[in-house]
Amino acid sequence: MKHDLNDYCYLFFSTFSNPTRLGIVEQLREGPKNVTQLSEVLNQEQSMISHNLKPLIRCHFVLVEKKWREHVYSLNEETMRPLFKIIDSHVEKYCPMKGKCKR
Amino acid sequence: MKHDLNDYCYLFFSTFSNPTRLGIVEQLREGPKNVTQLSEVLNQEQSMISHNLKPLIRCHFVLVEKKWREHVYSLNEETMRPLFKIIDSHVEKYCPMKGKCKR
DNA sequence: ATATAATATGAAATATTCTTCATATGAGAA
DNA sequence: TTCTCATATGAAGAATATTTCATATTATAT
Repeated sequence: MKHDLNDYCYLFFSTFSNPTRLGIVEQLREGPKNVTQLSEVLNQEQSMISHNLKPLIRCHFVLVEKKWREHVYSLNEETMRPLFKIIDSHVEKYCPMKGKCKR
Repeated sequence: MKHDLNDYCYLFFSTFSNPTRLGIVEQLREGPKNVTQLSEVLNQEQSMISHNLKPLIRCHFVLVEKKWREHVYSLNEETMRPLFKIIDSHVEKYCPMKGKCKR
C-alpha cells in the first residue's frame, strides 16, 4: 500500500528533526559514548538525553551495547554515513548560507 | 564552525518532517504539478499546499517553473532520488514494520 | 479598466512536540 | 540487604509548528 511511504518517511525525518538529537548524533560521530558523557559534553540534563536517545534507538540510527552497568551508544554508520553525505552535497550545491537562509 | 552542521541538518530534516509536505513530495514523484492539482489530489486547501510548498522550495527540494499564469512544481531529483534510496534500504533492513513500530 | 484564475500571505486558533522535575528501575559493590 | 551509580520514565507545563480563514497579489483575458 502506497501510504506506508509517508508513514515511515515521517518517522525517519522527524527523528532527526530536533536540535538535541542532532547534537547527540554529532557527538556520536566522534565515537561511542554513554548517557552521562553525552549529558556532560552537550551540557544537558541526563533525563533529556535519555528521552532523546529513545527515538534514535527505536529507528536504529543509534545502537546500544550494555557494558557493566553502563549503556554505550554508537552510530549506525551504515545508514548515517551515506545520509550525511547526501546532505552535505545538497547543502554544498544549493545552500551557500548553510541553513542560515531567509525564512 | 562546527555548530553549522546542526543548523543546516535541522533545516533539512524538519522540512520533510510533516505529513502534508511528504504527501506533496510523494505526488511530485509521479510528475510535476501545479498548486491546484496538488490541492485536488491531496484533498487539501489550496492555501495549505502553498504554505507547505514554501519550505520545500526554500531548501530546493522542490523546483518551480513559471508557465503562463500557473506555477509548475517538480522534485529536485538529484537530491531526492538518493535520499529515498537510503531511506528505503534502511527501512528494508531495520524496520520490518515500516513505520508502524511501537512508540 | 475590470474580471477572473492561480497562487501567496498574515494572523489567530489549534495541534504537536519538548523540556523539566520528580521519581522509578536495574545492576553491581559493600 | 542496602547503598550507589547509571539510566529510564511519566506527566505537566512550556515552546513550536501547523492549519484555517480571510484577504492580498499577480498575470492574463475581455
